[in-house]
Amino acid sequence: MTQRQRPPTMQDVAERAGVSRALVSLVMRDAPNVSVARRAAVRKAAAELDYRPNAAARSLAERRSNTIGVVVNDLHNTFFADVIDGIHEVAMGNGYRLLLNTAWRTDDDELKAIEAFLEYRVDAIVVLGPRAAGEKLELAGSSVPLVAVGSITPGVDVVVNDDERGSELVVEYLVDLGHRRIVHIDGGGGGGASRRSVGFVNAMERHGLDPFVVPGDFTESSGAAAMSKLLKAGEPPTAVFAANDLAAVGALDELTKAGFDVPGDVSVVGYDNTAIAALSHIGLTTINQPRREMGRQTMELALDRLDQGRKAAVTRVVTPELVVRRTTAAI
Amino acid sequence: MTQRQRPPTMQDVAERAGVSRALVSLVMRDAPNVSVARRAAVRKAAAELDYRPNAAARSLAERRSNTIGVVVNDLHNTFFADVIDGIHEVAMGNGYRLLLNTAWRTDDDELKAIEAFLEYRVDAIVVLGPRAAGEKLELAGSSVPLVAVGSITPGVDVVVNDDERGSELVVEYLVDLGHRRIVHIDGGGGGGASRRSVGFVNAMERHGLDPFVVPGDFTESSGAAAMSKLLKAGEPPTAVFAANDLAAVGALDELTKAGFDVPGDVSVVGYDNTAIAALSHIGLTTINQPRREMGRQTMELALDRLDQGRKAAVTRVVTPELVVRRTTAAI
DNA sequence: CCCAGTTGTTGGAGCGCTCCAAATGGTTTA
DNA sequence: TAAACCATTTGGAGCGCTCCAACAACTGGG
Repeated sequence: MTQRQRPPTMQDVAERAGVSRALVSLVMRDAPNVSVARRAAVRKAAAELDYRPNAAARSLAERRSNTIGVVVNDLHNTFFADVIDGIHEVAMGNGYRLLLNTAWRTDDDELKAIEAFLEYRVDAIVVLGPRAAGEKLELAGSSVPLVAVGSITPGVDVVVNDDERGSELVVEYLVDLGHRRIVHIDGGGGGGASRRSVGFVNAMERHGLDPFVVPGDFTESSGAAAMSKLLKAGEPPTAVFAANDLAAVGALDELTKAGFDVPGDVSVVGYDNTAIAALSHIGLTTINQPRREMGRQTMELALDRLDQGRKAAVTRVVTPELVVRRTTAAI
Repeated sequence: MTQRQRPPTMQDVAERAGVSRALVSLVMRDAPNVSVARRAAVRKAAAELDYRPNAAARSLAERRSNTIGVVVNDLHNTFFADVIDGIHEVAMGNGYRLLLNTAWRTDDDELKAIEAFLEYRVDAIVVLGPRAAGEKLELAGSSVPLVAVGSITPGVDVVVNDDERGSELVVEYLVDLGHRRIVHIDGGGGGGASRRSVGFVNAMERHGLDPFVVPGDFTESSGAAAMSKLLKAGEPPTAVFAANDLAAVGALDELTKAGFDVPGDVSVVGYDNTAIAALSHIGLTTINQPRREMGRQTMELALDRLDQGRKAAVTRVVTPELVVRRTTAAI
């Protein structure tokens, strides 16, 4: 078993460059007031030794890590990839680096991931699609800025899209196309599901239409099941609005199988504008959330607490927009 | 601007519990030979103070971080989510925690992410879908165990599926179905693309068939473009094997638009068994890579270097399998 | 009843870095 | 020519933890 050699330290660089440890520290941090000659000598020595500052020692001494911890609840959900791009953009611009941690769709994992970040003493924590109860997050948020994205979580900073407005956009669009019998397949207890449902009901009633909602749970199979039940129940709706794209695809599939033409006979709309919706083979009309922008705002909220010392929890609501593709048509 | 209060340290816990700092350390690490009474007293004090060990201080003192750094090249690609599950499973079982970092599909980001992990002094690094040149990775791998997943990278440990075998499975299956005119839409320079192509050519020749390959690049649009060109060129193939699922869906779409029935007129096969392939609306026949297993093996390679001190680079090849869905049929 | 052997507990050194007060040395000013 | 000033440089004291040698308090055997 070979002994892995100890990585070089600041001391090693200092000796090789013939200066003090403190001077090396100054150079590594690009501090001013270091003579050009010394700076060059230190850089040279560092390069020759392949020196790399020890992040642990640095955080310990600085008493801050300059990193933001991001808890990604579901790596399979690409929704968050764009959000992370936005977070990354702003974080980098402010001298922070990102560290991610996954949770496997359970409260417990999520809290464990947060716990790990607290041990690392990250400067702020972002939870994408939180599952854990608000109080738990709020507790964690008491020792470090914490922002939740995608689900409204009391007691902490939140960034979400306006689900009610999204549903409203869908209803208005469908009504404009002449649809009257519109059904909503809801998302059960999933994030934002209830607000999408409420938005649907309100918008329908505002138009004097009957808001028919059938249960679902954000999965393809639930969308298919709901559609199948709907078709069996007699006179089918002329438009179906599913709580997310996956359920919409399930419904779409069921309609096709039953011999209906989409959008000729029935229009179908989803929510989230995932990659699936964009597949030209599917071309699903859906609602887009400005994910990257959500990421930016998330980071802004964190920076706001970090730099301005804001204490009160804030909620930022971004505006969704309709993306028309090929599963919707006038009646 | 409110002053965030300093988190409690081991010293604080020690004072509150009326013991020494060292004893608290022993309790936190679940060391044996600590009396039941003291252990309880320390745990109580720690809980009351909401004490959390400082990971930076710990890594510094232990001279190891007990964490594995995972570089995820493309968060949008869910392929790696399952791999990470496998890595996580083995890592947890061996007392390591995971930390992720994203790279945005460029060499530079990837190397920066690796660099960051080196500064954190992670115990091992895993690169999912490496882009950077082998020498660079090899260099990084000289100071810490490094495993590459998905692309063959000289000089470092690698876990990949047997792409040639995967292509062979496809050809054999299609030939068994009676197909003779089979076209491969390749993946350009993407990971594994060339081996898939080679496997296709070899298998076709073994069957005495003419291996026709058209260029592509792993995207939906390239699949559509290739298919469109193929259709214009006259007598269409009876089967199309695309280098990945996305390209296969592009081809599928183009065929449908052109009025061909899939699988009645033409069979289509993809590669990777992504979530898209599994959508019942698509039901793409494809090749599955045992992703979770790949994750496990990845971690095993890392542990092998960590615990056994292995130095020579090793490549682990896992076996792909055919997943038959509804885009293929006998001719 | 003493010494060896256990089991439990402790202070101190040290991990690699930053920060600070103080030292250095060259220049300018009175 | 001495004093005052400036830009640089430096040693030392931590940051919060682990590890180790040493110590304390018991136990049991001869």
